[in-house]
Amino acid sequence: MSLSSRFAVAVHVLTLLAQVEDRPATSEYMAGSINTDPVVVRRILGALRKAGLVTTQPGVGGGSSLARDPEQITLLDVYRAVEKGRLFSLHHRPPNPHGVVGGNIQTTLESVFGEAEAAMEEVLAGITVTQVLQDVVACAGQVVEQ
Amino acid sequence: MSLSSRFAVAVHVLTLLAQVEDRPATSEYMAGSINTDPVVVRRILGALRKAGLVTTQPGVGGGSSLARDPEQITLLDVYRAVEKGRLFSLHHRPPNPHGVVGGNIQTTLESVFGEAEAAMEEVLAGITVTQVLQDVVACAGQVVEQ
DNA sequence: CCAAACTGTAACCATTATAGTTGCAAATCG
DNA sequence: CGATTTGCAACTATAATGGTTACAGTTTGG
Repeated sequence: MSLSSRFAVAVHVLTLLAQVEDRPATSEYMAGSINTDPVVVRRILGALRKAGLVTTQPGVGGGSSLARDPEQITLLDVYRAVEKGRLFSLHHRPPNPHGVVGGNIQTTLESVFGEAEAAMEEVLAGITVTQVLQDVVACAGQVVEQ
Repeated sequence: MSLSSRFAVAVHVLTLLAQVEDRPATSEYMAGSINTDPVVVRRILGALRKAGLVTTQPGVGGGSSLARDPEQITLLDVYRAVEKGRLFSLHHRPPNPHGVVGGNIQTTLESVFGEAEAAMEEVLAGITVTQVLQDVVACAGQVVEQ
C-alpha cells in the first residue's frame, strides 16, 4: 500500500503558512486551498503542533503560524510529524523460527528496510519548506508565461 | 500508512527458493516457513511469476523455482513485482487550482516524491537475493555460536 | 458581558486494502 | 485413474483513511 496523503497535505499546509509569512492562517482558509474540510486540516495541524512545527491561536483573529523559519523546516520534519511507524512492514504473523530462513529473515529485513528508509529520509532532509514555496512560485511563473 | 507485508513475504519466498537451489518448492512448504496459508504464498508467487522472477510447475512433484540466478535478482525487482503504484500519495482530492500554492503544489510534490522514491529504490537495487540468503545464513551462524 | 470567530477533539460513516480462508477446476505424474 | 499440486475466484474480518457532524473551550471586541 502507499503512504497516506497526510504528508502531501501537511506540506501544502506549511507552504501556505510560509507564503502568508507572519499573519496567522485559519483552517478554513487552508481548507479552501487544499480542497477539503477544515477539520481535516486541523487534524494535520495537530500533528504538526505536536512536532513543534506550528503554533496556533484560538479565538477571533486566530489561526496557525510557523513555529520557526521555513528555511529551518525540512520535509523530513514534516514526514516524521505525520507518518507514524516504519515505511516497510515485516510479516503479518512472525515466521516459523525453526529453519534457517524463517528464523533469521526478519533480522536481515530490518537491516535492509532501515537502509532503504534512511536513503529516502536523507532526500527529504535536504529539502526545506522555503525551497518548496520557491519551486511552487517558479511553477506559477512558468504557467503565466505560456 | 505503511507498505504491505507482501514485500517481506516475497523476499522470504525468493530466499527460500535460493536456498533449495534447483529443487522446486511447494507453496505448502514455503507457507510453513512463512507461517501463513499456501494460498497467500501462491498469490505472491503469481506476482513474481508475472514479473519473470520465478517459474512454476503444477502437478505431482511440482512447485516453484527461481527463473534466474539469485545473484541476478535484486530487491528492487521484487519490490516492483509486488508493490504497485507510487510510494507517496498526492492529495485525496485535487487542490483548488486558484491560488499559487494550490495550483502548483502537486507538480512540486511529484518531483520531490520522485527523488525520494528513487533514492530508496537505489538501495534496493544494490541488494540481491543471494546477499539476503548469505546474511540470513550468517545470522543463523551467530545464533548458534551464542 | 455576550456574541462572533476561532480552535480541538471525539464520534460516526463510507471506502479501500490487506490477509486469511474456503472451494473448485485444471494440470501433472506415476 | 488417483494423488498432488497449482491458479483463481469469492467471501470474511480487520484496519486505516478521509469526510462529516457535533460540541465544548478560548479569545477578541463591541
